[in-house]
Amino acid sequence: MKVSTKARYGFKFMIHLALNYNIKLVQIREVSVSEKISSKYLEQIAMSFKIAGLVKVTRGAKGGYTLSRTPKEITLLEIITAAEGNLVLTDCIESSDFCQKKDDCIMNKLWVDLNNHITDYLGSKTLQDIIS
Amino acid sequence: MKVSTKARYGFKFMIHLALNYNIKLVQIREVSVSEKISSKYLEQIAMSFKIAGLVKVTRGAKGGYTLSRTPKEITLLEIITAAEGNLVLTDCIESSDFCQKKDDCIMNKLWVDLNNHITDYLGSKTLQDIIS
DNA sequence: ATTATACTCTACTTAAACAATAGGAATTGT
DNA sequence: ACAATTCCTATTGTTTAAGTAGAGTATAAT
Repeated sequence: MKVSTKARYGFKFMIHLALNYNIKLVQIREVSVSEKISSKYLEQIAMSFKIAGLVKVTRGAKGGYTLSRTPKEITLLEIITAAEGNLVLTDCIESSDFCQKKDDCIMNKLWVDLNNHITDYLGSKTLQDIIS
Repeated sequence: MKVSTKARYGFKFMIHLALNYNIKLVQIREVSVSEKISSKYLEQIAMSFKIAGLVKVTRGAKGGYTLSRTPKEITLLEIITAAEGNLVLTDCIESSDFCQKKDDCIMNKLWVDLNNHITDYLGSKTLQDIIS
């Protein structure tokens, strides 16, 4: 049970975007240097945010990224999900045939509850909460 | 962010012990067969519960395991911690020199809060809750 | 005592996931 | 044209999880 570097780096990237929201476009290089993260790696992470629709991109010289919504409208759950896929503590949470006993598996409810706990928590916090 | 098989198998093992608490000793083989888990692997997991003081062991023929306390007195946090070590979502939670900026790292508080959220939840549930 | 049973200890192997690197293509401002 | 910047995708390296293996130790039953 660890948070991946993709999610951690991704948060740092999104925080930069939030701090510069409505001010300027943010470039990969800039975040890469200030956070000491490989720019090539960060590119991939930024890409997943783009795919998730969390950022808007301007290509070419003087291009860069900006949030596609206000910091208040972007939850931490959306960020972590974009970075590392759906939050699924155990496969039995979403795959119905993972555990033969699923319907009467005594543990299933616990995992589902815990998973909901975590997603509710992350879903209730926004980028705005983090930067202020 | 996944729960390891050690923890998942470990829970199943502990549930068997809870269901047989004050009834009989439970053997690795028995759980291994009924849950379709490698007995050698389960041995290792059972060992970590022993080290954590969660189970009592009787060696030799007719030996086996039983809980060292009542199911109500064993939290799920203790079980998962015994199985996969301390729950630490990010290294910056416990290692003070992991992030140079730790004191003013904007994310640290979030990880600590989320970690506490999860440990509080698991700490508030007991084996008894699961089996009843 | 001997034997069968069950836990103990430790080393090794395999497989999967994570993390990072690499390089060229496409786009845009000057 | 050229430099800056994102886009795409393939590959490599590293770490951890997962599982296997086997010899050793303790105990109950006979």
